[in-house]
Amino acid sequence: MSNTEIATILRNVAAAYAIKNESKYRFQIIAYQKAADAIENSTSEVKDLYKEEKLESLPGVGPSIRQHLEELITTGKVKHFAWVMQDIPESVFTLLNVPTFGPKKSYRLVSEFGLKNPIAVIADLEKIARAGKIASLEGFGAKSESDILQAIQEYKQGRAKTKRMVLPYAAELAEKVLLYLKKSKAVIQAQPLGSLRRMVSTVGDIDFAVVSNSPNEAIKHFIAYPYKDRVIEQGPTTASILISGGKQIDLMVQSKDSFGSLLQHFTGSKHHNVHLREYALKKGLSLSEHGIKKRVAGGKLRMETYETEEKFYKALGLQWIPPEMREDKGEIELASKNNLPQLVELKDIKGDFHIHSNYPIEPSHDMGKNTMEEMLEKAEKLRYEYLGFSEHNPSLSKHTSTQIYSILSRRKDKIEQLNDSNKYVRVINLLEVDILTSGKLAIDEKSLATIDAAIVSIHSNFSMDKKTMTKRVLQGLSHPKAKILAHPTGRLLNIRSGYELDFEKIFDFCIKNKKALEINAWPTRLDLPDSLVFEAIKQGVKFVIDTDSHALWQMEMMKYGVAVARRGWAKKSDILNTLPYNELISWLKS
DNA sequence: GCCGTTTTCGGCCCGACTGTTTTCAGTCG
Repeated sequence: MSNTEIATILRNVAAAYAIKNESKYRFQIIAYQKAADAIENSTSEVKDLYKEEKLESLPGVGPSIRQHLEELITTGKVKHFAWVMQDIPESVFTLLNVPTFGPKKSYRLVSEFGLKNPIAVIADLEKIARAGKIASLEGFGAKSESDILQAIQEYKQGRAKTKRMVLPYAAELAEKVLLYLKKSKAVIQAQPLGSLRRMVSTVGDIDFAVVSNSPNEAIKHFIAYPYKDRVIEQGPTTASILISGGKQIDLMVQSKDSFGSLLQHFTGSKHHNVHLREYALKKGLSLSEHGIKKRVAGGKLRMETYETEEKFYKALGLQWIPPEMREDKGEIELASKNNLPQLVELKDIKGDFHIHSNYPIEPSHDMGKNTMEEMLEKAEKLRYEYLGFSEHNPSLSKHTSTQIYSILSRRKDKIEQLNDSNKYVRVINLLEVDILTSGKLAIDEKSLATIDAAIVSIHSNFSMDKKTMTKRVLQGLSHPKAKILAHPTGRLLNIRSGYELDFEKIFDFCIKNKKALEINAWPTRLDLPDSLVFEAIKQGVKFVIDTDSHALWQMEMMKYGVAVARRGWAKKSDILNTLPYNELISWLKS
């Protein structure tokens, strides 16, 4: 049973409690939702945590939910869950997947019309709505009926399951909307927030904060966005539209003097904000997007507004927290002690190791589009000190080992020539070498001797079990020339989830043997994922951030790799390609 | 049902918008 499936079960339990008696079970509902969130975001499989007796290390899992999870894993069902859900047809939980359907509405409609078939429930409800039978229900009306049809329509088009956008794509889309927003005189300032500002690897909705003295005008301009499909909602200070492709864009307007509070509120994350508000409550303060409410003499509440986020956090006795850290992982406590880490920045990066040129290496996988010279010129523009070429090793099926050696020797000469003629950027002779199914590297010792170091990676036979795959990777990484493990999970966002690895073992091995893991900035990779970077950094694993560029423009993607590192709380000292050339090369050749 | 830098008991974030109401329930973020 996957973490996602388990999280869904817990959310359904929460929904069942809400249907049974929302006020009575108010805190159970919150508890189950919290546990579901924690499981969904966990870097470890629940079944592994169970084996290691570490279920209660998940935030939000206590003695009670832990026991239920154990029962779920060992028997496949839970008596307590069955009790909570006993009078609720399964079809109710199906309906929860439809936008705008919560527990109450789903249960009401299922009961009212006897929709007991979980497979057909959505189609059945659609027929009923079309027949005009919903409008006459107490508490419903003609508008609710057409809204239900609309929601079902969008559900069928995949809005509920709409794939989240990869970060660089979302950033590009946000840029277009931003340009449009700024065309209005009513928009004094506009900024994308939410998961985009936190640089999460995938972005669902795009959120904007706007400063305006005439919110009405600003909202009117926003909902007139030419590429919108429809307006989802529109009020005096907020509005949401759906654009073609099913993406949602939310907008919130405040006056200038409250913009700091708005930025803070709308950047999230939800968990960070909830924790921050609980923290504030203990100081007698109440937070919102409008500002901070303080209790003053006479027991009255007074609202203080904040123009900047810095001032907002300061009013709570906190350091300003970088958006990438706002995930409720302990950042609030550190900020209260003035002890936040100094995160690595793009300007700290002194070079890129994972570069595929079009050098004729007859590679095992895809080749780059530009010459080594062109890529070096780009590196100079990026003010890099060094650049590592790391084409894929020559294809094994098409060459003998002697041929491979000869290709790599020629390449070595070429790189030496480049180093002689190039004034600004040092060239490092790397190679991306496949770790074969056996754990052996794809090229032999003689060929390996032609390069400074190898970036090793998995490009075949992904479906090995966790133990075997871990053994394979560790064997490949244990070769003295192998210094970096590239795109360690092999995931491709929205395409495949990657292979299974025992990262405890990998981290441990890297620390003991001075190996580095890669943060690969390729838009659909962003691999190692930030949550695992966070664990690795805590333990002292070193990283390199690479773009894996196959063309010049891709060398600009470094900022997304840096974002992953920052989300993992990496400091400059955790990232090896922030080192000056001499220190770097001595590590590579060590 | 979870949790602790004023608590192992007594708390638990805050507000916007919509539709159906005539003061609020449901959903969302």
